[in-house]
Amino acid sequence: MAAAILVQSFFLKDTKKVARDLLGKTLCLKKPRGRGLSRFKIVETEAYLGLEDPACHSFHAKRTERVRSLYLPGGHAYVYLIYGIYNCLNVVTGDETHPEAILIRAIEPLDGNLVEARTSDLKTNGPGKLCRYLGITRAKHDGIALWKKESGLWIEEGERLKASQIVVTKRIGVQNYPGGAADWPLRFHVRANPYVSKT
DNA sequence: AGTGAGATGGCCT
DNA sequence: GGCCATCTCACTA
Repeated sequence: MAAAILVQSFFLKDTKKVARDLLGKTLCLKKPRGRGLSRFKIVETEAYLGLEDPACHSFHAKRTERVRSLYLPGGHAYVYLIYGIYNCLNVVTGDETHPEAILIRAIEPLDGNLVEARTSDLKTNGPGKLCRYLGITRAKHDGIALWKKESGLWIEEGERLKASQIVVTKRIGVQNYPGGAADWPLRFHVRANPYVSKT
């Protein structure tokens, strides 16, 4: 019995709620050639709250070519390049008037990937690392629809977590903007999961 | 085990 | 020219 794919309406709810609810869900990626699927449990997320969030690329409704997909309706991917090298995978939430998103910060390999990952250092415990490991790039994945399997990347129902398994902290790497955005409790992760990024 | 520099695109002043 | 939602490597101690 295959797990149900998340429908687009899942991503249209309150961004903080979606960020928390994504924990335990299964990120699915079609392998490049031939049939086959890589599956990962989402274990760490961060919410970026759009117009009112100085740390968000769409703060004050800023519109540039880079952030175009942030203004798509919820359920699309927003992939951007950081530090000139690393890609970061975000899930857009809200409608077109709410350019908000959730950064996928860490995932846990499932199935066959687990064996592969354990033979060496962790490769999916950070937003830049996991994109490199999955082959996610701005050119290939920015703006794709995550509620359709044709996109090659989608999210399914997964492990149901108890509230006590979820830890909420401030976000990582967010600067000290006026207003205290650096301290907002918008990072969510699975308690004691070894694939959560180092702080 | 902790610190610092380097890589380097896009967007800012 | 300088800052970033990052990561790795090369030092110090």
